[in-house]
Amino acid sequence: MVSTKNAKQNQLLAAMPEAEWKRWLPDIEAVDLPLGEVLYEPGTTLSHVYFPTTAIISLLYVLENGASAEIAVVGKEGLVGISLFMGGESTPSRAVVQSAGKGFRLPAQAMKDEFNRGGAVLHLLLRYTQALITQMSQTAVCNRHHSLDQQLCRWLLLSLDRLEGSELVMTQELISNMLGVRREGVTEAALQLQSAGLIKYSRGRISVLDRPGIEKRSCECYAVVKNEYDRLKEMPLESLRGPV
Amino acid sequence: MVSTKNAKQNQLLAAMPEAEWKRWLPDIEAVDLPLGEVLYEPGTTLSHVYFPTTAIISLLYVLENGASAEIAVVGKEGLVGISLFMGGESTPSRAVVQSAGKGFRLPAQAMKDEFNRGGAVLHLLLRYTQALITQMSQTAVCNRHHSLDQQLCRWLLLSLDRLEGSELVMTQELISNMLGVRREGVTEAALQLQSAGLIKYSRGRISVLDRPGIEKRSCECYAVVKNEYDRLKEMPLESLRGPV
DNA sequence: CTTCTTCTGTACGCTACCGTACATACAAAT
DNA sequence: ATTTGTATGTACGGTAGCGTACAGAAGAAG
Repeated sequence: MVSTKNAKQNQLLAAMPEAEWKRWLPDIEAVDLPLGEVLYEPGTTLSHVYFPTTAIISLLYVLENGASAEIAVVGKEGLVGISLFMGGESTPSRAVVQSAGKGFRLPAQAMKDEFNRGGAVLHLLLRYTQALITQMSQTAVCNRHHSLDQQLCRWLLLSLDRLEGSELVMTQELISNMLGVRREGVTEAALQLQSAGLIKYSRGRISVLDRPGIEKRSCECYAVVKNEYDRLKEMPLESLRGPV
Repeated sequence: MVSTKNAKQNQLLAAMPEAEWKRWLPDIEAVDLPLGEVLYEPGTTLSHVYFPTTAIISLLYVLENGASAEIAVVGKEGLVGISLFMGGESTPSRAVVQSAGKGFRLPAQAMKDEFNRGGAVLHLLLRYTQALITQMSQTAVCNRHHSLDQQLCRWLLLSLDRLEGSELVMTQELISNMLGVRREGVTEAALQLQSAGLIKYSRGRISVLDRPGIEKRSCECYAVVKNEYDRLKEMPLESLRGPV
């Protein structure tokens, strides 16, 4: 049997009640998630849901003309593949590994079965989904109103929260794809951050030197999303049941 | 007892199985939704969920600096207040009546109770929620990559689909708030559409004269969202159960 | 009919970002 | 050490949309 001892690095798996967790054990499987791996394409039915532990997954849209934009990012706090239990089977988005690492996965049917039991897992997943919705919404507003510099900071912070340490492996080219902007724009913004002493980078490795400084330059969107994730994480799981 | 005979103009209510519908009847209530009415504010707990019939509701975010942007629009195809059954109780967004009309509402607790029964209603609502997520995501990408003209067309089409007839009551000022752009920008775009013979408007009344023409000028985002709504609407409700 | 308010049109300089093109620099491979 | 490929830096004209200011036009109110 494959080791699942790191599985609880994923916060959703960690939050699962023991009974449910035991039911999953036979089906759950550790996976390596190398940079660039595609977990699903638009319109395809998923075979598994993924629970990242050290990896980060980008949910992104690709337009007809090839332009793209990230709509949300998923790390150890969440899962990839909500459309499975939301009932749509597929979505028009694309899930790509943005930062290599590890994770766990569960076959689609096992996920659906557990979800349909209607217990704590259902509420846990839906609450996470709501947090994800917040992230997507905030991304929409951010795309409309904030500058590239602010968005880069927001993006760095979201990534940082999902990693150990303060270094990310990521070229400016890739960042530009996520943000949906020109690579040169990222270069300029990154140069400014570097000369302000906030980050240091070279050839695809970015070290964040002064996180509070980055937070100051970021737009409010980072904080809004973070607070909402935290709020939902801390809500008691029973709340949906209402006053008996 | 208040008449609920028009309630099934709302497509979610119409799609409900008869048994569930009968359980709701005592609690459901017709409401008038005048232009500008706020159904919920960021962070507040909802007392009801709303099922619009002839009204249109905008979900929008307001930033610290007062700038705003619409992240989704809800009409007779959906409901307002997903955070109630998603388990978060509140969201950071705001729901405002964008086009006056009627709808129905159900007290929060009745909604939760029914949802927790775990039957067809749960799946119906989650599937709708997934469609809503698609709309939000597509808005995010659209805000990033498409021109004001394209977005105005997309917005007109989304509104048109949720109304009877081809006229909408809406000042350019309000449209600019929804799109998160300058009012003058909307004026210019609208002028172009008018001189191309696609629309006609004056002082807050817009008539769409040539819908196919508008569709041609719209970005792909309208079609993507529409197709996804249609796809999800037509999926059998049982699908989530999987092969027995 | 006149006044007031709201809605729409026009103008103009400004800025952030785009598209394109090319130059430099680092690192791995031979 | 040289080559090759990838990552980053620079430059420059173009443009969509912004901020601001104000003017006309259509209804509403008196």
